[in-house]
Amino acid sequence: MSPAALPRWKRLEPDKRREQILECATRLFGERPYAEVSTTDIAREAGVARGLLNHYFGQKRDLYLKVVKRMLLMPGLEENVTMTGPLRERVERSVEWYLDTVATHGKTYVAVTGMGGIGADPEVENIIAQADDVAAAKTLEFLGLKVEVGNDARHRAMMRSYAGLVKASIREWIRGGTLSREDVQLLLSEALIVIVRDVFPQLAQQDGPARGDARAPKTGPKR
Amino acid sequence: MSPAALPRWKRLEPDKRREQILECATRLFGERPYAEVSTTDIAREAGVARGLLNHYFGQKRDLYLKVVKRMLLMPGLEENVTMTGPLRERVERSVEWYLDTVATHGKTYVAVTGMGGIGADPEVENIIAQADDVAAAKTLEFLGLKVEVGNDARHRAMMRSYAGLVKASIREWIRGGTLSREDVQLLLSEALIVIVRDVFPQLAQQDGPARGDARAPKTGPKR
DNA sequence: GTAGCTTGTTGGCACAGCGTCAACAGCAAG
DNA sequence: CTTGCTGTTGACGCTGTGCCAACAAGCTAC
Repeated sequence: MSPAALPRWKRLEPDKRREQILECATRLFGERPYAEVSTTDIAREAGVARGLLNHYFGQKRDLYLKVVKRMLLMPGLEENVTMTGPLRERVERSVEWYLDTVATHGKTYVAVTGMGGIGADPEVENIIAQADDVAAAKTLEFLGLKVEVGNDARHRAMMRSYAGLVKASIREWIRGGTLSREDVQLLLSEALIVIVRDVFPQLAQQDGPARGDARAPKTGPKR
Repeated sequence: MSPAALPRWKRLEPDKRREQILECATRLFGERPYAEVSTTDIAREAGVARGLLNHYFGQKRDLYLKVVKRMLLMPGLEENVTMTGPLRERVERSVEWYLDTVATHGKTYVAVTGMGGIGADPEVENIIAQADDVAAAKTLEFLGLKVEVGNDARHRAMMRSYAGLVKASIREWIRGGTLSREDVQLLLSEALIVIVRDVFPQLAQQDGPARGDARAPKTGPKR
């Protein structure tokens, strides 16, 4: 009667299928925390057998890893922004740019970067730290402070700490709305200026002496 | 031969048993992330049947909740510290005090507050946020800035954001040692000063005009 | 000392989630 | 249509968790 038998499932080329699964996984991981999203859920969402996830991504953790990677490293930040003017203005433009990129991801960003993800996994932490470093480098590049001094590790650590402030404040902004975008912008700008002054005391003079007084109680040349 | 039969297990009163289990659970949750610690492990560590955990604490998540509560709300911070002197000194003493208390907990603190714990659980987040608020209030009290203005929610949100910076930097200090205690101290002090100046612009004058110049580009009276 | 009772404690059952793997089936080539 | 490659499925075993009836430690009464 009916024409033979219409296929029960569609055969996709690996890249397409992988992308489709990643899509669904990203959405679900953005809605619920890691533990609350079962591989069965992802498979059902993608209209696919559960075993296929393991076939393409191995462990569930690996799939999550791919999601985080794709989330944090994808933004096309190849924009050409003027990085001139006094330090304060450059910082404010930099922060503004970052908030814009975050705003596009919204809840998923919060879920992934915050505690919403898998807990204390070394690899995941590594990815996030790496993403923080990338964002930090981008920010410093914006500031025109892309220096390569000896204690680079300390600078990265400082910027990762700053990233903690960034995430926390963005969290307050995106989720509860307990902070406005302006609040976040102000907070992050001021904090970043402070860090730049402390981490790169030798460049503080760029801002001119009219802004701040003699700072750097530990690393400063004076005192 | 042997005197009758010596009991296979000891009968403890509930409070004692509960405390003992909490002890073991705290230690294990400090060593490994939430998902890596099985209730069987905790039970074995406490020399107790696994079912007893559920009897006393219900779900595994509830046990973790108790651990977090006990960890974050216990420190006896009833010390009487002088809160006099200029703003900068008060801030530095405050930060120093906090770092001391954290140092006593060490790795467990990092594991609990960071991503090491359960992910994005509303209750857990609530506990942590509450603990952050407590710490924030204590800090502000140290600073002598225990104000009760109308926009208290905004202040708390600001301090929770600051707590993000605190945790991240402490993380760098405790774990990898990528930051020294002096680095953390400096970073947190400077940042806290900035926040205080932004959140409580009306109190900035306490520090005297000799320190900084006109700030608060958004909320300041000038400009 | 011993019988009885209270209740802290145990061990096994059922269930859900994950990883693995052999078998199946879409679909393009001959 | 037949063949073969390989994307895909479904079931199996394992681990971890929540639950609960049965058990026994230790106090009390006699």
